[in-house]
Amino acid sequence: MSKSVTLKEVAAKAGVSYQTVSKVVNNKASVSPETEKRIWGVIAELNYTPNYNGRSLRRQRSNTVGYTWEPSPADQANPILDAFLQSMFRAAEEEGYYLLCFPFHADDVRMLKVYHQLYNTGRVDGFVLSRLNYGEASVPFLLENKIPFVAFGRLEDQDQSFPYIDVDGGQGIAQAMDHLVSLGHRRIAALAWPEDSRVGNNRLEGYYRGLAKAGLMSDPNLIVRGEGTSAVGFEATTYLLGLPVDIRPTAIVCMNDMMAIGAMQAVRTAGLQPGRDIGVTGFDDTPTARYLTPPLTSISQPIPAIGENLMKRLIEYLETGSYPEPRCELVAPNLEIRESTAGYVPAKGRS
Amino acid sequence: MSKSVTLKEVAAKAGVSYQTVSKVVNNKASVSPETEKRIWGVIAELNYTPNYNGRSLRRQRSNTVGYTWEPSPADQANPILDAFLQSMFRAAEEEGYYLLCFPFHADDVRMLKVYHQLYNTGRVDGFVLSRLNYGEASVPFLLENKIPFVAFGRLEDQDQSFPYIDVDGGQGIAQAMDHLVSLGHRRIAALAWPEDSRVGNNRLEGYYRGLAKAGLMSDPNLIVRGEGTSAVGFEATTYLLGLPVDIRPTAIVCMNDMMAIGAMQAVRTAGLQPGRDIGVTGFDDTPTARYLTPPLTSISQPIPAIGENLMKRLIEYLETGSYPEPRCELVAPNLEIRESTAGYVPAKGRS
DNA sequence: ATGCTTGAGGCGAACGTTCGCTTAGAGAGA
DNA sequence: TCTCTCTAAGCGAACGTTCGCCTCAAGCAT
Repeated sequence: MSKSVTLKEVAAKAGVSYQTVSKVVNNKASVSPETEKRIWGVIAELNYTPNYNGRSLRRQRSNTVGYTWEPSPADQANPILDAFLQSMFRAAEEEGYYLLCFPFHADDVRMLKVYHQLYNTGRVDGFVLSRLNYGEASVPFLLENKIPFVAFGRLEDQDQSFPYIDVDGGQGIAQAMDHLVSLGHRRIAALAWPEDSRVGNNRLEGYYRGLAKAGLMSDPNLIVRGEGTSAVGFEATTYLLGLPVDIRPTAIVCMNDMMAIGAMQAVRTAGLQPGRDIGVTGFDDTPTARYLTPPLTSISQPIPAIGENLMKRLIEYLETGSYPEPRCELVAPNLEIRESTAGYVPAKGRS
Repeated sequence: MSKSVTLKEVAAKAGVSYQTVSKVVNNKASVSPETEKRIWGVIAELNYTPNYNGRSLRRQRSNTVGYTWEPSPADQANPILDAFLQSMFRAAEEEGYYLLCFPFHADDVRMLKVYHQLYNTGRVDGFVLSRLNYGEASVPFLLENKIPFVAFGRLEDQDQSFPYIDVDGGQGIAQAMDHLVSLGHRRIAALAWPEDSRVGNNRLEGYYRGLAKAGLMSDPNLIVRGEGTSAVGFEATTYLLGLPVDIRPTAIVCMNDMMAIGAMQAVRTAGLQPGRDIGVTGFDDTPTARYLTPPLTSISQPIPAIGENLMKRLIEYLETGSYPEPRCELVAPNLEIRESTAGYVPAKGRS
C-alpha cells in the first residue's frame, strides 16, 4: 500500500470540507454543479483514488468475493478453470468487485474454518462455490451462518434452498446418444462414474433417457463405473471389447474426456479404429480434444456465461439483499461433433 | 461482511482495555501470563477474529497480493495456471496473505491504470507478474512508482533491476537435443516462435547449443518460425517432410506441446510414424501430453516450486523491506521422455 | 413582514484497529 | 527513605472513509 492522496487533501485544495468531496465521489447529490466540477478537477489533478480499507471499514463491506477450488492432479488439467475465473472477475470488475482466491482443503472442518475466517474478518462479502457433491458440508454451513453465496452446481434436483446455476449434463449425454443412434449405433455402452458422484449420476441419467427415446433396452453389462481417468477408460473399454461379438458395443459414451482418451487407446490397441469401428464420445470438450487422434466428439459447457451470471447474481444480492429471478438455473451444454463418431458403417442384418 | 465480535467486546468480557487485547492478539509483550491466558480464553469463547479492514486501515497494508494473466484461447489450455495459482495462494496463506485476481487488459494504458488503482486504493500490497515479454510496459511502470512486485520470467538476460524467477528454457531444449542426438539423430529441425518472443528465443538458443555440443552444423532450412499453435506445427512439419530426403530432418524439436501435436499429425499424414520414423519433442508437458498417440516427449517446468518461491519472496519484501538473496533465479526444467522419441533406427551409411 | 421549503454544504461521530506515550505500582539499589 | 528502573496496563489519537444531522441563506407564498 502506498501513501496516497486522501479526501482531506482534495478538500483542502478545492476549498470545501472533505465530507463534501466524499459526497461527490459517491454521487450523493446536494452539491452545486460548479463545486462538483471543481472537485472533480482537483481529483483528476491529484490523481485521487478512494482508499478501500477506509471505505470498507465504514461501509462494513469489502466488495470482494471469495473462490476456491480443488486442485487437479498433474496428469489431468482442469478444463474450465481459466475461462471460469476470467469470466467471474471480469463481471466483478464492472461492479467494482474483485475476486479473492484461497486454498482448498479436503478436510471439511478446516475448510469451513477458512470460510468463516474469511467472512468474519471482513475480507470477503460472499463466496462462489463449484463442483458441489452429495453431502457438501459447506452449503449447510454457509446457509446456517447466513453467509452469502452462489454455486456452480446443485445438490439435489428439487432443492432451491440456495441459488445456483448448473449444466444439465444429462441433456448433454442425451444429445450424444441421439447423435450415435442417428449414425446407426444400437449397442451403446457407458463409462460412468462411481455412484456417489452427483454430477456423474446426472450425466448417466441422460444415457438412460437416450436409450429410452431410441426404444433400446439398457444392458447392465454395458455400463462400467470407475473414476474419471484415462486408465479406467482404457480398462473398461478393453473389457467391453472382449464381450461376445453379439453383445459387444459399437459405441461408447464417456462421462468425461479423460475416460474417452483411455477408451480410444483401448480401441486402437484392440486393432480397431475409433470412429469407424467404435464410436467414442467425451464430456467437457477439453481444449486438446480436437487434437486427439481422431479428434474427439465431446460436450462443451458455456462456462463464460455461467461465471458471469453467477458473479452478477451474487453481487446483486450483496447490493440489494435479494437474488434476481430465477433463483436457480439449468443450462444446456452443446455437442461438438468430431471424427471419433464419424464414418461408422452399421453391420448388415442388425436393425 | 458480518457483524462480528470486536476487540472491545472481548475486552469488556475480560475486564481489560481493548488496546490490551490488541497487544495479546499481536503478541506485543508486556501482558502478564494470567491476563493473557484469560484474554485468549475470551477470544476463543466469543470466536473473535480481527477485522481486516480496520487492521489494514491502521497498518496501511492489506496483506493481499494481486495477480492477472492473459486468458488462453478456447482451443488451447493454459498448462500451468492451476498449479501456479494453487502454489501461490497456498504459500500466501501461511503468512496471512491472500491472492486477489483481476482482469487482464491487452491495452497497456488500461492495464497500468488497473495496477495503479489496485495499489493506490490499498487493495493490494504488491503484484506477481508472469509471461513477461520484450517491451513489457508494466515493469518500468511498477519500478517507477515503487510498487512492489516479483515476476515469473525475465526481460533481458543480464537485467537484475527487479526480482524474478525464470525457467531456463534453453537448457530444457538442450536436454531434448542431447537426448535426440544420443538416439542417433543427426538432422534435427526446430519449430520456433516469432523473433519477438523472448521466451521463444531463449528456448531456441538451447537448440543451437545442442547442435554445437554434438558438433552438428545448423541449417537455416531446418528452422521454421510461427505462432505456437498446432496448425503452424502441422504446416511447418509438412514442409519439412517435403524436403529432399538427404536434408530432410529425422527429428523435430518444438517450442511447445501445441506445435508438437500438429507436428505429429503431419508426420502421420505423411504416412510415417512419430517416434519410430521421426522423433518429436514438445515443451510444457501439458497434462494431456502423455495421452497423445504416441505419448509426447516434453519438457516440464517446476511450477509449484516457482509459485511458492515467488510468493514467499514478495511477502518477505513486504514484511522486511528487502528481498532475499539471490534476487533473481534461473531454474532448470525437466525432460520427460516418452514414445514420441522412442524406437528410432538410424539409417545405415550416415554417421 | 412572516413563516415555510429547499438546496448547498458543514460538522461530529463512528467503523475496528494499532501505535506510542503515560502511569501506577512493585521491587531494587544506595 | 529516596530515587531509579522495570513491568503491566491504560489512554488518546490516528488510519480514511461514510453517515446522519445540522445550519445557513435564498426563494417563495401568504
